[in-house]
This record gives sequence, C-alpha cells and structure tokens, in this order.
Amino acid sequence: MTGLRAKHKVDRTRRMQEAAALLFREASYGAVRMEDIAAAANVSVGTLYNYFATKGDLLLAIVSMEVEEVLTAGAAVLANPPDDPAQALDAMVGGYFDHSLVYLSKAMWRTAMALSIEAPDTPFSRRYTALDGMLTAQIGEMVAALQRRQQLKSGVPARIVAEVLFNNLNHMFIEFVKAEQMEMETLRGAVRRQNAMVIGLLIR
Amino acid sequence: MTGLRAKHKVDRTRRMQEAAALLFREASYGAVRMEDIAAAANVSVGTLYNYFATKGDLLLAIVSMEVEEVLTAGAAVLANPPDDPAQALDAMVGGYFDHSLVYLSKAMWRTAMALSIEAPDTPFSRRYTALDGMLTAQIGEMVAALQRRQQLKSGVPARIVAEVLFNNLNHMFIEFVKAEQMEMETLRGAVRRQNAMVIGLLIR
DNA sequence: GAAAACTATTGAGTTCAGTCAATTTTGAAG
DNA sequence: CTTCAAAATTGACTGAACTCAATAGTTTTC
Repeated sequence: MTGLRAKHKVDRTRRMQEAAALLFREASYGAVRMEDIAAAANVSVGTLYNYFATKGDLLLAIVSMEVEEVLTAGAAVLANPPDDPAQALDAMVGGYFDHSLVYLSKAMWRTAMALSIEAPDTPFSRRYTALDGMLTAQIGEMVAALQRRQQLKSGVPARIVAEVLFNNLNHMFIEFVKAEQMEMETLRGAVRRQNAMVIGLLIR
Repeated sequence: MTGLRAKHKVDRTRRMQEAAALLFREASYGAVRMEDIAAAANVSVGTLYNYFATKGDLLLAIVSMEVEEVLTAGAAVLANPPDDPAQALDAMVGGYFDHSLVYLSKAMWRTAMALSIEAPDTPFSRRYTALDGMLTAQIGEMVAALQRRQQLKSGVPARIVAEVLFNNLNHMFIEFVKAEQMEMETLRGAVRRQNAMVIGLLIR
C-alpha cells in the first residue's frame, strides 16, 4: 500500500496545493493559469487535472483546509466558554472570523464560495458544504451548553437556533468579502448586534 | 433624446435579454454560447458585450427582473397581512419562494448567486445585491407592522430581526438550489420551523 | 446638404480551462 | 532479472468567453 507510487501521490498533491496557494495569494485567482501552477509544481497540466477536477476544485481544497482550522479554533472555545452567554457566542464567532483572512484573501473566499454554489457536486465543493454543516453543529453545541448551564431558555431546539445563527453569520461574511474595502471590525460589530438580539430573546 | 439611436438601444437590449432568457431556460446556462444568443437576437457578439459586461451579467439582468416581481408580490402581502404573526411572515416568505422557480431554473439561480458573489462590481451584480437589501427592508416593514399591532415585542429593532430572518432565508434558498433533487416543500418546512422559532421568541 | 464629430457594430483573433490518445513509470509474478 | 498489465503522466489540441481595430451609422454644425 505504501509503495513509491503512493508516496509520489502524496508528495505531488502537497506540491501542487502549496504552489497554487502561493500563486493565488501573490496574484489573484483569476490571473493564475493552470499552466503556471503546473510549472511551479513541476508537473504537467494533465497531472494537475488528474488530482483536482477543476481549477476551482483546487482552490476549494485550499479553502477547506483553512475551514478545518477554523473548526479547531471553535472547539477550543467550546471546551471552555466565557461565563456570559453573549460573550461565549461572540468568542466563538470571533475565532471564526479571526482565522478567515490569515491565509486567504477576500478574492479567494469570493471565488470559493461562488464555486461551492455553482458547482456543488465537485469533490471539494461537497467537502466545503460538509464543513459548513460542522460549523453549524458546533454552534449548536455551544447553544446546548449554555442551555445546560441554565443561561438560555431550554424549550427552544438548539439545532434550529444554530441554523439561524450560522446562516446569518455566513451571509454577513459573504457581504464582507464582496466589499473589498469593508473592515473586519465593521463585520464583527454587525454580527455582534445580531447575535446579541437573538441571545437577548433566548435569555431566561 | 429619443432619436433613432436611443430607440435601437432599447429594442436591442430587450431582444438580447429575451433571446438569452429563452435559451438559458431551454438549454442550461453553461450550454448556451454567447454566439448563440447573438445569433438569436440578430446581433454580433461584440454588440452583446457592448450591452452586458459578461455572460454572467446578462444572466443577472434576467434574474434581477424576476426578483423585482418577487418584491411586488411581497408588497401585496405586506398591504394586507394575515392576523396570526407567524402566518403573516410565512405568507410573505411563501410568496418569495413561489415566484422563484416560475421563470428560472435551479441552475440559473446557482449561477446568478455565484456570480453576484464572485464579481460583485458588475452592473447587474450591484443591482442584485441592492434587491437583496430591498427584500430585507420589506421583511423589516412586516416585523414593524406586527410590532405596531402589539403582536411582537417592540423593544427589539425590526431592522436587525429582518436581517437575521432574510439572511437565514437566503442561505436556505442557496442550499435548496444547490440540491437538484430537493423539493420546494422541504425548503418551506425548514424555513417555517426556523421563522416560527424566532417569532415564538418575539411574541409578547 | 455636406462634412466633421461622435457613437455603435462587427467578427476575426487571443487566451486559457479543460480533454485525451500516446507514452512512461510502477510493482508483482514467474 | 524479465515481462507485463495497470496506473500515472504528458502536452498538443479543442472550444468558448472576451477583446479591439476597422467599419458603419447617426447626429450636429455651419
């Protein structure tokens, strides 16, 4: 199973993904040609397509790795949430946002999100959508934890609250990456107000 | 102002948009070439690009017209909302969804939404985003009306409630158009549950 | 009403994502 | 070590979105 062939495969996948990530950040996604990525990874164009279904799928692979880190950051907050319920949610959401622009530009996010909508059946598009579901689940766990602590009304299904919170969050993030000049702090403030409204209604 | 030139312009714009709408619905967006649209509208490819910045912008022009109709339908509900607050919101949202697939396929919606994210500065992309804002405002008016009727808590800003409701709605619609096999009734049910949760918390 | 000034149309040409038939590399069996 | 089938790689090729220099049509000016 772990022959030369498999080793090469892992190697090349990594090389291609790293080359692409670098180039996408340096120039814009649109300005980078598959030929450039292939050259940077010492591989032919055909091979690139052997590993990634489309140019977009290659981007989504990179973005998905980023979202996985976001999930890990969220888990840390969940393990030890602040006392105040509004702050607990805010800490989690803040963690999501803080990670989002470390490795990825707004343009990369725009393209990635656009692709996950337009071509939802590509391998990494499915992955990306699955990760969205995991983020929703993570917020749901936070809500449930706050309910168990008797800080939030327990008659309301945590899952549904989480859906609404995440869907709102996600849409706000889309508007953020659409507006090249918008500051992160503006996004944070708007989402904080919205979350505070929902949490306010949920407080026992 | 109303010379031959202006008349031609209006004529051609309409011809191109109608030709494109027809072709996009018959075949899929991806399968239709700009050359085909140009031929159907008795115009050259260059002219097509003189009126619409990209193929995607042409689609967004068509989709925007559709959203305008949705807004009109919403205004009708707003003029005379049902007595029960949950039903009032549901009637409005139901109107949005019912209109959505009359003239546009799921694939057209996917492409349109993807484009409005990826290329937000194209003329009709701006238009589409503005329409989203108007839908949010319309939901806000409904919430405010229900507050005035003393059916919903009035301490909560209608605008923020509307943002959360619309953003959730929109994301659910995206998931709907992403899943080719998903039924409208499934979407309706899920959104009804989410809205009922929020309205439930808002009831005085 | 002729000519200049401006605006719109045209379609052949460019560029790049994605394909595929031919070629090379690999790992296993004898 | 040799052979061979399966897997992986390659790059010339295809097709469609978009461009732009040349051309045609319209309006304004004198």
